[in-house]
Amino acid sequence: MSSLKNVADMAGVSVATVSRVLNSDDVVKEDTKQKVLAAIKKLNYTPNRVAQRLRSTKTNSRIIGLLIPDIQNPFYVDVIRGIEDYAYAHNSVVIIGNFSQDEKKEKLYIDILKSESVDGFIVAPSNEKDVYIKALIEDGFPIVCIDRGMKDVDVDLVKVDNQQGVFNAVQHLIGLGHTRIGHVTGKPFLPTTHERMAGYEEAMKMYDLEIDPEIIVSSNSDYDSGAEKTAHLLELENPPTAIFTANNLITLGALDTINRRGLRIPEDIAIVGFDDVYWANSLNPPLTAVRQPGFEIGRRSCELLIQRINKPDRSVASIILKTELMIRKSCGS
Amino acid sequence: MSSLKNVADMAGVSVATVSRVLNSDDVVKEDTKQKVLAAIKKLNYTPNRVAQRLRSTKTNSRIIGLLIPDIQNPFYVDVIRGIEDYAYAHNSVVIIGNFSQDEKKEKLYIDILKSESVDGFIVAPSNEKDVYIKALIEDGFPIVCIDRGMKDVDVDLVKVDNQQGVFNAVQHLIGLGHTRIGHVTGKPFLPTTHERMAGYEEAMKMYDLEIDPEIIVSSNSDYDSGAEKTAHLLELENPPTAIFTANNLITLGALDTINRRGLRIPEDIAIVGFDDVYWANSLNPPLTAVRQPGFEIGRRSCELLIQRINKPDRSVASIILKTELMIRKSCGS
DNA sequence: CTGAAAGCGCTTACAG
DNA sequence: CTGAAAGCGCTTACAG
Repeated sequence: MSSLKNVADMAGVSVATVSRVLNSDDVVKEDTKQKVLAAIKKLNYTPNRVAQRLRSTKTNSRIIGLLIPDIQNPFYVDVIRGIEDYAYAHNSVVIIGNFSQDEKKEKLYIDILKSESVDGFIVAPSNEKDVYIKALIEDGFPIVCIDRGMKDVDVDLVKVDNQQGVFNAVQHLIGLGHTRIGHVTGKPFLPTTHERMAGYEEAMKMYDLEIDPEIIVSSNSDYDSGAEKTAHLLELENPPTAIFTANNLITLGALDTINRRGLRIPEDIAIVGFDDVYWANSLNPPLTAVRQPGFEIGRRSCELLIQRINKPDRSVASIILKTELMIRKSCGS
Repeated sequence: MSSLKNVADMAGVSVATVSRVLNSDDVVKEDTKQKVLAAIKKLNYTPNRVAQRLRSTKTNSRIIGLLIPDIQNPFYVDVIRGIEDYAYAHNSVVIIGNFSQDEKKEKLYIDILKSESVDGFIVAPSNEKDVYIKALIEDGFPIVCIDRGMKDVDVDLVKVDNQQGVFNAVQHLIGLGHTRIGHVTGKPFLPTTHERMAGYEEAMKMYDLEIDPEIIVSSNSDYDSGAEKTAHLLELENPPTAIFTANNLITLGALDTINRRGLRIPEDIAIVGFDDVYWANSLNPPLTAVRQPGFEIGRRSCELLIQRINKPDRSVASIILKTELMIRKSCGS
């Protein structure tokens, strides 16, 4: 691959000049600019991004580090698509670190990404006081959080109104006549878990329904524990007639359990889940779900990050997106 | 972040010496080595990968470019996980380019990744004679293909025995008494489409069943066209009693159509799909499917790539993995 | 308006 | 066994 030097030689100018036209420094005389452009074209030259990155931070070919808790979760896939979409349109590129909820892996990725000189990070912190992320922020790295914020630290954040989303879902269930509504929550220490819980309680209270701790069970936010906790709920002496599941993995697990037991949805048990999936209509019956705009979350977070990189001292922003209740057939009609 | 120079100063040696202990060049005297190590530890030093990459190709912190046709396809998500898993364990990192079957985007990603000096590429070529990939191979870049090979070029490849996989699935259907078996194929120009077709034909012929072109329809390999083509099949005057769908997106689309029409699976229509998903048991009924070991495909491809990077002239390898028919409930019993 | 030169953080012949 | 120096491909003050 050809270098600046090659272009300079061919155009009969210095590398400095070539660099200037590349970075559209408009001091360059039109005439020489054309010569350089011609040489670039002829040599099919593209700047070496590694050298650019080593030299300076003021490029617009950014490299973005993405720390994702679980790439198998379709919600994060949507987020990734959104980030990638925005990054791509802005001449940037993303390195993915999928840390599988493993703090050690998270730490190592942070180190690697730092030494790759990423221009900034987009992360879903593994918990509210994630020390590694906190350190990153305090070190002044450009960061935006998605899905979950941080405690005691100001940081850009893009997420969804969880409480409102769950409120709508539970209200929907209540409107359909359910009064005993189970809740399989996510991991106890996640902010989203609390917010979703709050939405559940808000709805139950508003309609004067009993909040029975027996039918509120916390899961590990994954498929297996979703299946297991649902089984638990179903085996209760006085089981719920409807279940709210706090994320898509839990929902899928719950469906597994319900199918395995030959229960009919919604006749025997109704279900609404947090997180929609693009194949919700492929389920039988089609799943009613709280849709998070994952793609949009991704795009916005990437936009915020690039802003932050360009202007490190702009004030911290929180973007709260709305959810949408996708009413299909899993709750009755 | 501290640099080689800082370490050298603190240890009272030259940067060359520090570099040597970093790259475990064993000429360094044990004594000075210890001093350097101590300084490294004290300063919490990690080498700057960007500088390393600019300087030399003989590092073992690789950066791998991944060109993926569609990150929303769960099969590729598994592949990505496998790649990431192997890369992570080998001090390497992956940059994802999700080109969404768009050749222009594919081309641009290739250029970007080249100028990021990636050490090699893992790609699922958009077709057998993908010119950009071909050019890359001819330029001598380390490359391994996944899922689909290339025509007229020797290249490392890891994929699955598609024909055998489909043969098993169709044979299963036949064993259950089906004789009129529809087939929604993938995109016409993909190698996998042909191989899967061959498996279908092989099975039909072996059992002396009619291969009726009317019930073999080609789709665009995605959800929507899977839904649409299945509708077409179902509306035929003499519709099939069972359908084989050639990938997971098509399968999901087919399920959507079947549900929408209120048809029962497998009583009204049986279905087997290529590609398994981890939530197959969440479907109602649980889906019978041909499982590709996506994670394994990812791991092996990354292993192959790193081998190739280290030894550019080792002979070309093809790894063909086995599929597994996951018999659940969507075909009858 | 343009060039010569320093430097980003490394690695690696070349001397000694 | 160790250091001084060149160089990877760029950008950017500093002169002119």
